[in-house]
Amino acid sequence: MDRVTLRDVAQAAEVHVSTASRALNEATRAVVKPETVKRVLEEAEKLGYRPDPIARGLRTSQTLSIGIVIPDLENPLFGPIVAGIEAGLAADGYSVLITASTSHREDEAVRSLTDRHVDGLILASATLADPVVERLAKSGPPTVLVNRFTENVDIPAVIGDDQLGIRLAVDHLVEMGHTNIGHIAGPDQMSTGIDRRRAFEGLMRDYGYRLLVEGATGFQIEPGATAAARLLEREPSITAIVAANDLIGLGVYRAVRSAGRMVGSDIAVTGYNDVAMLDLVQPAMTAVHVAYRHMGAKAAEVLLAILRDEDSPTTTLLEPTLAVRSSTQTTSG
Amino acid sequence: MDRVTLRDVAQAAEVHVSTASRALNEATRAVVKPETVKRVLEEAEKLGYRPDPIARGLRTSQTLSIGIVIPDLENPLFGPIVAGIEAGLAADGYSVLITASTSHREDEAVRSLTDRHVDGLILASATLADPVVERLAKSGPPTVLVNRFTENVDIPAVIGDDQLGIRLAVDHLVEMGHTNIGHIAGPDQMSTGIDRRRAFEGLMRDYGYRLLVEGATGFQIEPGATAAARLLEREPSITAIVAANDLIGLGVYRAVRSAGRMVGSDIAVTGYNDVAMLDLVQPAMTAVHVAYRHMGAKAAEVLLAILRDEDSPTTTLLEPTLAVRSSTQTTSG
DNA sequence: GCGGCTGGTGCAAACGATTGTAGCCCCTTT
DNA sequence: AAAGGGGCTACAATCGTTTGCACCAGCCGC
Repeated sequence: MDRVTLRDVAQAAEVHVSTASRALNEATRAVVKPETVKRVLEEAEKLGYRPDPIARGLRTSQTLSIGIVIPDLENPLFGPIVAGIEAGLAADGYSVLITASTSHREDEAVRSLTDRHVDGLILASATLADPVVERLAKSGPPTVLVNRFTENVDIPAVIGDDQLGIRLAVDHLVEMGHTNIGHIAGPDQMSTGIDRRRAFEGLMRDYGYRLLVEGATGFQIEPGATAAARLLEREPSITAIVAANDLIGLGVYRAVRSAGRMVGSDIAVTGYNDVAMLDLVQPAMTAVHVAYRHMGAKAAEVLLAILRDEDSPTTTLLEPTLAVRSSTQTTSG
Repeated sequence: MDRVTLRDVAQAAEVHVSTASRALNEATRAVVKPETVKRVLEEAEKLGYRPDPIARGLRTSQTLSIGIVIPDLENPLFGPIVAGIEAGLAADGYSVLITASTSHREDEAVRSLTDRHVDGLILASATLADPVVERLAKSGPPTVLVNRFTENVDIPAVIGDDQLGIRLAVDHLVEMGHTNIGHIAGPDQMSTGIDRRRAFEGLMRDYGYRLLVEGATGFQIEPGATAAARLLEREPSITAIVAANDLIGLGVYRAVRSAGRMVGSDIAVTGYNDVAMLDLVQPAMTAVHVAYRHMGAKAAEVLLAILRDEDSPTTTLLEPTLAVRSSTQTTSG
């Protein structure tokens, strides 16, 4: 089953390959006689012709493929993001080249993609000050950041509204009567870390509450637990903790228990992201819910708009919601 | 920053492009004078030359890319699998083209990949009787199945040893004194459904226990819960349930509670796969643990072996382990 | 009746690499 | 001294498309 080439179609339709090419091509179809177009299309259909993206790419330097860089594919966050991107692009015929910046360094990941002439790039791996992103902004294919963004760079980003998200969590806790509210922040190198921290700080100022913050060295359970332990020791009067993400929140659970106190009744805890099964841990964790699949789809949409030369917003903020569960209810545990 | 082409290197080194090509190419390097090789390599280095995979692919019809088809990227199973594949291939310079067979049909997903001349294919989407896989076996690029396999087809597969996995679960339950053991099976269309069911049936025969099985219509919580409810009503004497996967197991949790009984003390439950956070649900679920990242890496390895023309096993069975947790301990809940 | 325009098609040169073959030079051998 | 051969390099075709340009016939207008 050898590949059917444009030449085959042209021969079958008894025209020159250039004519066949024009007939097949939406944009140039107008210049060839309708009758000829019909004949070519029929033969192409009959033979099952499918244009070779490689050959076309060589000539046009467009590959109908876009590259995406994910920092850590094992993180359950990124599955839905990739799914959203893939679905958003598939409709327009784009394929997805994926690289994880764990197996390469980020710049190698990007280079391996640009080497392959991707038409666009979606990065989920951006850090706050990211030389790779800066270079891409100057020269490189159209790029969209997703989930995280980079400061002082003119590249569109599709991210969650962290300020709103933190406000949802804090307001909920305040409503439940808490005034000594702590925050376990994520790493400062990522916008999701620093933005949530700043949002929290701003709200505490507004409410006139004391600022009780500890930074975790990573967005995982372990760092969350140690940071929370520090905070709980330093400020035993705390009654609620806003965690920078779900895993840190689970770390907080652990620290709270180590301190001989109870999650929910003694100390309310909120997570962020609302990953799967967070409603099944004990107690079910209240969390800011981010629609990651939608975020991916939106990023695809923005990138497609750029590729079509439409203008598009430089930043898209997605509104999170709050999933209230028992970790912030005083009732039982 | 225009692309540095082979011609640029050739000019700089004052040789013909064909000579430059041979000098750059490991395999053909021998035929060109060492001194010339040195000069070409130096210029290539200096100019930052990177061969264009597109152009090379057109000529050699090898693209150094492999395609992977995932049924559902949002399923937390597949993140680690993809991560493993990606890491395994990256070392050899291969890139990963990923498509989800949710946005296309499976055959479209495969076709979009073969159109792009992928050198190989890894399918996580195979069903027991899968026409797409059968077609691929006859004519198509080298293909490896991962996680699931297709019957009566000569394509290597890297899968977990479901028979061993189920045995680990059942033996553990028997050891704990259970004799009335039920099974909630997954869909029969997938090898992971039918194989676990058959393994379970075989063990019950061997032990001489009664066969208590209900099939769930899907690998999710809902179908698991309804199937488990049926089983519990039909056979109230049951004291343990082996679920075909974790989510079905969580469905079993729900059904057990709806029946007014307790998971762990009244009814022991085991899951399968051991997804993240399964140790944090209440009670922590005993589960057969499958190393999905390793499975992905192994699939990559097998595919690379085929691409290098080494012979490779037709089926690779990965040994699961059992993570024992409180859902099978009678002690507390 | 001739020049020019226009609609339709073919020609050929790209895109950037790989690779079979031809050719050159120089050395060896008879 | 001529022929042969080995080492090295250049030439040119090729992969499948796209696309600027030339070409040609027919038609219109003057």
